[in-house]
Amino acid sequence: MSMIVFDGNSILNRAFYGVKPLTTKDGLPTNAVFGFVNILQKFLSAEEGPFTYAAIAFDLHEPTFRHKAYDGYKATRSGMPEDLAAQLQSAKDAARYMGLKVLEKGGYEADDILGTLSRIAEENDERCYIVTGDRDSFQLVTNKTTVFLASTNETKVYTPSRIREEYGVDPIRLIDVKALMGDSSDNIPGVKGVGQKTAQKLIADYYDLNGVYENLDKVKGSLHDKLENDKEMAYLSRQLGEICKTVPISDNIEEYTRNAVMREELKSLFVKLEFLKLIERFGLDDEADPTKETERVEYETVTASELLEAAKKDEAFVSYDENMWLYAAVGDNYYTCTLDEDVLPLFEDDSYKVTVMSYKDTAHFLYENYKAAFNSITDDLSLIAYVLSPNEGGITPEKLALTYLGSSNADESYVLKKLRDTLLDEIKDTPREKLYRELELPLSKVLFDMEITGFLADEEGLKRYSGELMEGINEYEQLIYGMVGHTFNINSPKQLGTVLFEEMGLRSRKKTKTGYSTDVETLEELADQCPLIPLVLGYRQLAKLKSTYADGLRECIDKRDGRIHTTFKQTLTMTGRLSSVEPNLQNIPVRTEAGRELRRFFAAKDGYVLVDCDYSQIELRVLAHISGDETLIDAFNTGKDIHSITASQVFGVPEDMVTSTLRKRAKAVNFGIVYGISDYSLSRDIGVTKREAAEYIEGYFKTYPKVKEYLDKTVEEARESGFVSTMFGRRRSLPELRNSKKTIVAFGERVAKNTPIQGTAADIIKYAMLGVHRALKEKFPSSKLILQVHDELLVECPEQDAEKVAELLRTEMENCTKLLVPLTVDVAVGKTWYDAKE
DNA sequence: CTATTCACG
DNA sequence: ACGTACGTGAATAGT
Repeated sequence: MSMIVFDGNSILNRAFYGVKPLTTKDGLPTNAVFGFVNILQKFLSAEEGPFTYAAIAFDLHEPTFRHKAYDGYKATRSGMPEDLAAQLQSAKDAARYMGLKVLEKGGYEADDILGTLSRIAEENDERCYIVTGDRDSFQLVTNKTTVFLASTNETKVYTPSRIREEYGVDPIRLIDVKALMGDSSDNIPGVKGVGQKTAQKLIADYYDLNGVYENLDKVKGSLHDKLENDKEMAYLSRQLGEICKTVPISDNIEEYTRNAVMREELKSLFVKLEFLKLIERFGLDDEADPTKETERVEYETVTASELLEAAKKDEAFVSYDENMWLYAAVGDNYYTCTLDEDVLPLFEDDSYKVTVMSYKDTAHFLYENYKAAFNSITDDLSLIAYVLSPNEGGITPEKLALTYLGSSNADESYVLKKLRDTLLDEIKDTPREKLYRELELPLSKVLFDMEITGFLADEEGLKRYSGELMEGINEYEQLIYGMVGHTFNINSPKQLGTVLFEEMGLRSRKKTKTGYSTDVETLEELADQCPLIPLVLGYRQLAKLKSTYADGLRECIDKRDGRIHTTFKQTLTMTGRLSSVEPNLQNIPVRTEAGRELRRFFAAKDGYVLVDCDYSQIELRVLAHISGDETLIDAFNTGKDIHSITASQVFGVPEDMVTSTLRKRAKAVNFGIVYGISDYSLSRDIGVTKREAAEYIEGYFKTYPKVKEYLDKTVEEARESGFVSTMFGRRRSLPELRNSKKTIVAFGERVAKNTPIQGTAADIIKYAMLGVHRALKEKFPSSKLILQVHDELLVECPEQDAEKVAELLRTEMENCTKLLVPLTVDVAVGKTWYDAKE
């Protein structure tokens, strides 16, 4: 039987500074609550427990009796950091949900409440444990009251003997020590010129403050004078420093009885704060909740034909596991059966209606195991959820259940059945409904086909090239080691930093969190100061090409067909783009010759060629369209090089006088505009002064005034509505714009400018993919779409069809939507990807 | 598991 | 005064 009392503010403070910054996706800071909750939990489950009584004390903003006694009290203290204040309420809620009595009392500090509770505990013959982040409450330590000094990493236990060891006085005498030495953090004055050591010695010698002053004549020298001068201050300080044990709160110990954990509330708080791991650790999943008989689904085991019979009449919400069990919610029933050939008609026969978490994943599963097709797809919940909110990150049934059903542990079929209509209703009669049904859902079938088809890779070629790269790497290595005088790991930024910036004595301004920055930008600035730099850069380039590409890609070649099958993630990016993984085929080198060489190893199969078709300046064209800026629209309508025209118009020179430097600058401005430009970044990018960069931007907006109007309007509307949209209605919400930190807001503003542009371009090429896929299937069924790289499509087609397929691609891509400017593409044909690029 | 670096649009 | 372009994925080193 015992009581545990927490010092809320000090623990929260410790947690705030002890846990590295952490926010939710919306930018809500959460690190302090995270550390706070962990500390509380650690003690609540400590071996000293179980605790009968549990409370937590917080300070209020109002002045306390100490302020009345002394104007200067805590005057030097600045307010809480904004990011910490923002977490205070969550911390209090968490504590309450964890079963603690939350106490705060106007006119008193948390320490006084701790003191009062420890007195109450002792009077009731209960042991008292105080958990705090600072040393102020050490004076409360007795044989019955122990203080735990807690931080995020370690805990120190303070008993009377420990206090005597550390301070040389009894715990209660710390009041007198503090009276003499003062406390700078609380602005308690004490005696000027008396520090901790002197104060401890005086109290050890004369027992307490009265003792010191009764024996003042025994104290000699300047110390005597100091004590005499500040006697009043010393007594005032004692008054300020002594914890009050008579705060007017209930004396009835039963008031502080520890309560049961409020599971639901605690869980929804953790969901809000995105503490998904804590939900697990706290056992807040429904499965772990003995009190909650969740809507746990009872599956009836049936035969395949029984399942098919049921599914004939009603749509099925289907999931499966690795053990080849199939689960289906049909009507009001839940069935399970083994996933074998007998049940395949459910998927292959399109007269069934099947909703799954992910069409593409399921289709792969069926294809891998049974070479079966998935034709009965009705709805794909991950795509609905993605169209509804692309910000949420990884979409899993667990997360959806948690968000919409308040449980992370529901069965997948149950989640599908419960949420399909709920989520669809949210986009009903909005452009996003079309986006889902007419774009993303059909696209997922196209992506599945592309993934299955794969891209033929030349394993031998990659191996050979890897060897060549190895030779180059070895040469660089030898040269570098020779120049440095010893070997080291060039791949380690840490070791490289030591070599360059300590051994070689180079200086650079850029640093990273952990040490010297050694990225290209930094190194290139130093290139002329040290012959080692170009070697390092050369080494880096080859090392990257070898490990990530030559070797990395080779490992991804499917032995069965010699092809690389990437996976396109359709619900990952916040803008609507696809992403490509295992391997990423959307970042195969092209900008340097050594890198571009890799594309020689991506080829068309025998008798086939690759047709590569990429949109020209799609993002700038989208910008011209949605801004409606006539000058920019006209510029595109001339069909000439857009960067040159921009240079001519912005810098006011005739088109034939545009130098390559001017064009380069204009190009950087064009890119910058799309990203939500700043003068600083532009200046850094093109190597002009910030002032010049600002002039360029101003010039750009003067030339294309409606672009500026549009960008400003977009940000303004996003501020009001909380989201931005693409031309096709895809949305991205922007909680950043309502953040208190201006860097976050600035980021939100750039995102607001960029997302409609990048996202619209993404929508457009997705529509193009549907058209291309459909047209190829109809007219050139042996031609296959094999890759998408954001503004580029690659098709593998029979040699003899190349020209017609190229024309088909061009037509589909250029005409998949109508803009105020022409959408144009560049087409090239070749045996390898290298050759299929003009 | 995080930080750094570098590949792409 | 301050921090700075948008969107991605993979390899590596080192805690």
